[in-house]
Amino acid sequence: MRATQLPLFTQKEDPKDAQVVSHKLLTRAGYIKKQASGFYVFLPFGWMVHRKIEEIVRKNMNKYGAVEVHLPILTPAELWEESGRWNAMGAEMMRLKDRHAAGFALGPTHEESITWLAKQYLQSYKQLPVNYYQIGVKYRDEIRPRYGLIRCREFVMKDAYSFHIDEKSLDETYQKMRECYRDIFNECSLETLSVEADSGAMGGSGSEEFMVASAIGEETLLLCSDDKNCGYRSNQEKTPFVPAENYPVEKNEKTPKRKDTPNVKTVDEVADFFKVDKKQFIKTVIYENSESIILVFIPGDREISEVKLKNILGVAELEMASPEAIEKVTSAAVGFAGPFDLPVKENEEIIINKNKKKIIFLYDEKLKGRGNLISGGNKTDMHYINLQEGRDFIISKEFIDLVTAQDLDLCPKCKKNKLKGTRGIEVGHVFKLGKKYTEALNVTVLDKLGKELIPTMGCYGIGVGRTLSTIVEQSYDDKGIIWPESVTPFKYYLIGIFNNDTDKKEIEALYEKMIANNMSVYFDDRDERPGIKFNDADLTGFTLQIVAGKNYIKNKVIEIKNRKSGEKTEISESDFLSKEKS
RNA sequence: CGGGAUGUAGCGCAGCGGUAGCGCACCUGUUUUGGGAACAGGGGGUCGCUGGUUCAAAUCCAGUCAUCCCGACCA
Repeated sequence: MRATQLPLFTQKEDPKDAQVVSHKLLTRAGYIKKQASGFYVFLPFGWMVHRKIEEIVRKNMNKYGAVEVHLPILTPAELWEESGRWNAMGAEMMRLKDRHAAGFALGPTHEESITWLAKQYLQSYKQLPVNYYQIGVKYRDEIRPRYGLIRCREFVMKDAYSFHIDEKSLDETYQKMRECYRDIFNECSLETLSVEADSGAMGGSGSEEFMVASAIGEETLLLCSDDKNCGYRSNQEKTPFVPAENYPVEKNEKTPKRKDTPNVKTVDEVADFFKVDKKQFIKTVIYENSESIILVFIPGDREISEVKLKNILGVAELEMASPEAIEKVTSAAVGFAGPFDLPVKENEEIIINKNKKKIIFLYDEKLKGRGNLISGGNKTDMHYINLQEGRDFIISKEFIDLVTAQDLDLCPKCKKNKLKGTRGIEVGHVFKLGKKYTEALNVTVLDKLGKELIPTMGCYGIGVGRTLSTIVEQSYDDKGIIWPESVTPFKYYLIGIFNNDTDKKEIEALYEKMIANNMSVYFDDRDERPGIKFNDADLTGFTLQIVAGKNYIKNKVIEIKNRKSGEKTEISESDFLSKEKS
């Protein structure tokens, strides 16, 4: 391809709305262009890279036995209603109506769709296992799109869904997909970390994310500092909390006492007021959903993990309780709740805004057996001191972990070494879905004995655009992008240096020979000064640059520059053409 | 959804009551040509949109839309 056919869209200045390197460089080098918040045009080079990544994904998926299909992007509401996700997906799902007022959603994911398909065709155990995948557009109305392609509202995802007769079969495919993903990211020259993850709103068990370590990552990962022997890695959402120092178990004789604490609300203020460690405080956080009001009690020095909380409750949606609800449940203003002397009892039903809601208490296990605790007084501007677990409040459910683990906590696997925190961008996810969707949509197959059974599912996703931009995040310099050969738009950027038509014709002949040789080459045949071409070649970042100038005209010698190493080699045209012949 | 900021030429910005500008990019010509050329000439904007104030609005006021940042769970 020639520059005069496929023009460059490079620019010198960073777009003002870009924050991260990949967004800036991909825009400056003319790969992508934002059309609206979270929506991007892929320009010719950008689409070439995108297609190459898709091909790598497709090749490997096929290699590992998956089969490609295409599902409609616009999905009917009934499917979502059957799975219960029409409501559960919330505002993230983009919805619309057709002319008959029938509801549709622009698919944010396709579990329902594929399960529907499975129901149409799967009847016998002989057809299983099967792994369907597609590479298609997804829509998610993100609260805040950002970082260019890393978090946008329309994006291409490879999503695969497997169906199995039993756990064993599911695990086999799951392990294959993990290998497949490793192959895919290796082929893209993308360094990834795989971490244990939560399976989130999708439900299910067994879940691993493929992460690219990056300061701009939106996920926090916790890794065991002994990577060699232990090697534990997980998403912070999922990491069990093992404190480096145990919380003191003690008994106090003194009885609870209410103290005046005007304007002392936050844990820090309370700890300061009573001159005690934050660990001695019971933090009370009150949540609410359509059925219940949930009072959560955890040690004052830590944060609640909403993911763990949702999993324990088995719900997808949870909100902080409204001030009205809090006042009703604690008879105090927001900020003074505690487990002792509450006006409500566990499992009691109360009416809030005409809705009946059940009261649920959840205590973190780290409060078990502890004394000399302080909590809110369930009265505005008051706190209780001298609280004792087992006497003033009782933890009946054992081993509930509600705390977010963090940097420097103990590794939950080896329980010897400390965890180390790092940020990551999720580019792939594999997980065991279970029977949630096959049950909801009533999918059954007959087993060997002619008995009906519900297949279990696995689910495997890769964000293509996100993979593309994380490659750039990992591979650039102050001049521009540096593409690995596997995804570069063209392998060679041919810089023609000429100042008359005769010389230009010579270089054109070189280009024609390369094309005849089946080489992937982009010929910068513009009538521009050399400096412009060198800079555009660096910015666009094709793997190898070929300079054909005076030395070529005179001696038929070309110069090859490796974009990554900067290394230059000179080689005669004939050697080059014969050596590089594909 | 709450707080903040910004909308002026393709891109990046200045102007902030009285003729709409600069740099880059673009077009023409001449000289140049191995790391973003010089000179000369030229094209391009209902100043986000709507309404108001004023003799006069890019500029002041109100509303609205869009974009970006921070937060939206740690009481």
